[in-house]
Amino acid sequence: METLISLIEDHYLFKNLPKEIQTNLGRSAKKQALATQEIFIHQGEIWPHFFLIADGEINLSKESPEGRIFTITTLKTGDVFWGLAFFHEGAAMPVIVQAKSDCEMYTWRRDQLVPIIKENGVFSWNLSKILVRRMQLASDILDDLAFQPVMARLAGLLLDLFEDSEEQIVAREFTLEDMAARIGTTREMVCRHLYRFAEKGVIDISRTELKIKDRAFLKTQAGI
Amino acid sequence: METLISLIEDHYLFKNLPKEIQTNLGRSAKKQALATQEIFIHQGEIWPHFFLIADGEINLSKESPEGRIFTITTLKTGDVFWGLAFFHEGAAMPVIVQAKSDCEMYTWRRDQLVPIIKENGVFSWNLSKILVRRMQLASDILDDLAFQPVMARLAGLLLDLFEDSEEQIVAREFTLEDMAARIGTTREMVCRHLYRFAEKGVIDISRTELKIKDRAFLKTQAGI
DNA sequence: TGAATTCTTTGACTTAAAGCAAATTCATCT
DNA sequence: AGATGAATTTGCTTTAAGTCAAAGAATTCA
Repeated sequence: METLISLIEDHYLFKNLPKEIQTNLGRSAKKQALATQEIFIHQGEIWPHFFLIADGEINLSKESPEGRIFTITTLKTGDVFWGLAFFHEGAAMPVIVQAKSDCEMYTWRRDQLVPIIKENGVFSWNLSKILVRRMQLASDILDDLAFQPVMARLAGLLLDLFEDSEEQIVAREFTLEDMAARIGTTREMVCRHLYRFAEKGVIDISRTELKIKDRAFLKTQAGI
Repeated sequence: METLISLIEDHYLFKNLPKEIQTNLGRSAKKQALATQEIFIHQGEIWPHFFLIADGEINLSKESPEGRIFTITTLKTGDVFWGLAFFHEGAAMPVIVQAKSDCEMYTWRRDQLVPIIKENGVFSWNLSKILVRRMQLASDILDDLAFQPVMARLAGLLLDLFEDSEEQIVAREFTLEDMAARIGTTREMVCRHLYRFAEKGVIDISRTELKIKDRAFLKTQAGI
């Protein structure tokens, strides 16, 4: 297990800061553990902090008034995120932040971090770059939702989830529900389209396992 | 007509910079005029610059491979925007930037602005805050697209477009096509739902004019 | 092991949205 | 003023997506 200070020293965002400030940040961070499925920040909450994931995975999702879930992305070890109120006083969280696995987090308060940001242009430039990357992500999701039918979105998701399994049978480690949440549809739709792909010979599928046979086809479908 | 330098001095983003840098920025900006409908930056283009709108309105839209348009927002006088490549080398524009009216723009190159950003923490903190606002916008659009049916999205759009016309008959200054592009649907759908609202007594509508009669109803519909 | 629970899979049905085409009205331009 | 073109409106048709319900595995837990 890495220590916080070594995480900070190697981190894209923090590594250019003076040693002394890094040490300072290491001390002021609040450590927090999360159990699988535990909700870290609720949608609508006003949360003026910034966090770094030291270990584990975190889902960012949106929940509709009727309880439908749309999962935007999964943050991994080393990723950072924030409450909107960290930037804009009183702004509410537009997403739920929920542990996908057991997690270890470090958080900083607004008043601990903002002065450092304002003092260190390079730091905040890098922060801006991270913000822009997240915007790109949102932009891509928007593209899909606005222009692509469920089948195309599912094709893209399959490529995403099983990107490293080349011609291998792998366990289906995501439930239909999980997959549906990632492309904004229902589990039944996902199931149907999976079997439609199987009919075409694009994938092999059983109740518990899956093999991607024709990546090229999926890419065409997904519009990549 | 305001001069560039007075625009800079009063601008949320630039006003805290030292006078000397402001002057510098005023000199290094490249002025550019746009005619209505003129495309300023194409989707997919690599455009490593930053711009400020001195006069006029600019649409940010997405275009699908089949030519469908989705308009994300309209930027107005005083707003700033950028190419993704301003932040990340080689990154392509995820949107079309197109003049909605005649416009006057000032642009800066990456190498003119980035050093200033890195030197001035407060400046780049404010830039981050703008980025976060834009992310909030994207997040809201995503909510709508993922969870709301066309009728709800249209209700929200009406409130947006005619927010200042209280109980007044106003000219329909947006075409069905424009409105459809803003909520990700077709002109026929917009037309139908408008008349459905009219049947319910929520709006009065003729081919050329429109009156909002029941804002509260629209708000409920839109989920606000 | 066996019972309970959670997932997956399918069929039948409903609904929202989109596509196509034609008629109508409005705006614009000599 | 009359003609041209653009935008609106509406009916009809098709399609994609979602809902509901039920049956059939897998998994978990006592």
